[in-house]
Amino acid sequence: MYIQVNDLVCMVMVAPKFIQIKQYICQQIESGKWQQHSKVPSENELAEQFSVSRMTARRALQELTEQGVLVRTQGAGTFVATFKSQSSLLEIRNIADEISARNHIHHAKQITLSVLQASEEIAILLNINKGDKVFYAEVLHYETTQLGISEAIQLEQRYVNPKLVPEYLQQDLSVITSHEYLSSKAPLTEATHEIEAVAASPKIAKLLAIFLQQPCLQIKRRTWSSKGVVSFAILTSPGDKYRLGGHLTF
Amino acid sequence: MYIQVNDLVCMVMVAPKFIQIKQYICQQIESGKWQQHSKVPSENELAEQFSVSRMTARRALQELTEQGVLVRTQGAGTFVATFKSQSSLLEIRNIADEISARNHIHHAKQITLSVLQASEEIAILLNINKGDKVFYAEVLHYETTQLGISEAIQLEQRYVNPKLVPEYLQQDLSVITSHEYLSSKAPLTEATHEIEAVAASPKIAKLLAIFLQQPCLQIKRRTWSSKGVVSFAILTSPGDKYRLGGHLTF
DNA sequence: AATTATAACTTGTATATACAACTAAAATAG
DNA sequence: CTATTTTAGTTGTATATACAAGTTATAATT
Repeated sequence: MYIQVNDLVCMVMVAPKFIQIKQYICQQIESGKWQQHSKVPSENELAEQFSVSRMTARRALQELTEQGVLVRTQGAGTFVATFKSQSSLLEIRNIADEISARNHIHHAKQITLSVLQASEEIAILLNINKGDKVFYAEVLHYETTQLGISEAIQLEQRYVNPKLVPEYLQQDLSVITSHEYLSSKAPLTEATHEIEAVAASPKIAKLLAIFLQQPCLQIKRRTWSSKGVVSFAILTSPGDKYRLGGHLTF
Repeated sequence: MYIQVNDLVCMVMVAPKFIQIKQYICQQIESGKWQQHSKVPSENELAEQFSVSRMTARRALQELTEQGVLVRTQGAGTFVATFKSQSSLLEIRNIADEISARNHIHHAKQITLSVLQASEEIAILLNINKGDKVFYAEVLHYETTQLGISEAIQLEQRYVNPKLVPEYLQQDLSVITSHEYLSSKAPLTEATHEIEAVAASPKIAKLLAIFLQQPCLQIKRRTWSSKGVVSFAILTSPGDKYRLGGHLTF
């Protein structure tokens, strides 16, 4: 029976040296001792200070640079980076994940699944020719609370490039979400999103069971695989029932 | 006069070896030769294949792991990571940046700047006590195209924690944006956002010069510095004039 | 047959070394 | 004083080596 480190519960865990150096540097910055743009010790200085080799000190500086904490320029030195204060990032998840993250139950109802001729707008968005056939699906997503209250939370209108996903029509989108299916068929490599507020059209109002002209959040999503644009989706949700939340450190 | 590498324009630029290995690995993955979860060559195998030392091969694998392309487990090996298909990130920028990124001109009009007593909701959001004084500002942001057409694009309603930014009242928010001022006074470390679609209230409709009940995008933003919650802002924009765009690779 | 131990392989940490490439300040030559 | 060269310091790339630590399949033992 071998003894593994994990078995020795009371063992004093010592962080690797390069981690210790990283922590030291972060402390200096967080405490304000090292201001933005100020020079931090060189690899050799850190190596001596911590009695490690230059390569170990280097690794600490390197990783903090990749994390955006430091900035390095060859020949000049290493400096504390400026904080990215201009932008933050908002996470956009698919509706099924969003709902299950709230411990609610998601289910979907397939309304339409058919073949259309691409309009000019759709053709451009999918990078195909006008008049080419495209797959078009409409799916209603419902959220059911644990109390059993169920409401329509999102209408998905999706155009799919048939060249990249030929079997899309055979799917039952009440069972598998488009996102799941497309991900499995053509690994998504990229996506763009646009978010705007729109007033509910008669069709949307009817499907989502809301009043006409009620404000809705509309997300337009284009997804790419390595072979091209896979699909273009318009996701419309009632403004009072759906909300995008984001939290990220600068 | 020294000759520097940069001077030799016609010099054949050779990428460092670890970069070449990274590129090779990425190619294999992008072309589909190496599928998700499949094992990639070990450090030693790559080292032999490219006639480099193990440390060099290691660096390629290491950096791709940090970038999320590969996954490594000690003792087992290195594997192609699953694509993060569940979430994407949307960048939220402040309105002034957004407008100037479109090569349009931003200007702001300060409508209100005063002291209020914190309501219960505001007190909770700013992490202060109900009834404590808070600074409250209303600022209208205008976008002017290069043709000289100007329209109100966002109403900013902002509550500021006076303990962290005592001189906020002395500012002229037509000149400096709240974001600029707050960033300079208390470096922002973190922010949360919520986005929803709302119908224009009479007040909002009047200020933004839109119709009552018109759909608007509303962003609620809370910003932190290291000392606590700095401010809570409600940013309301007409749905047809403002749009959030995001683009990020998975 | 099931368990245990071994061995082979993998990644992780750390060091020592060498040289290349770049920067900025000091020394030098005009 | 100015322009140039040198020099010292810094980061970047690359190698060779050693051992630690975790995984997995195989071999040995019970």
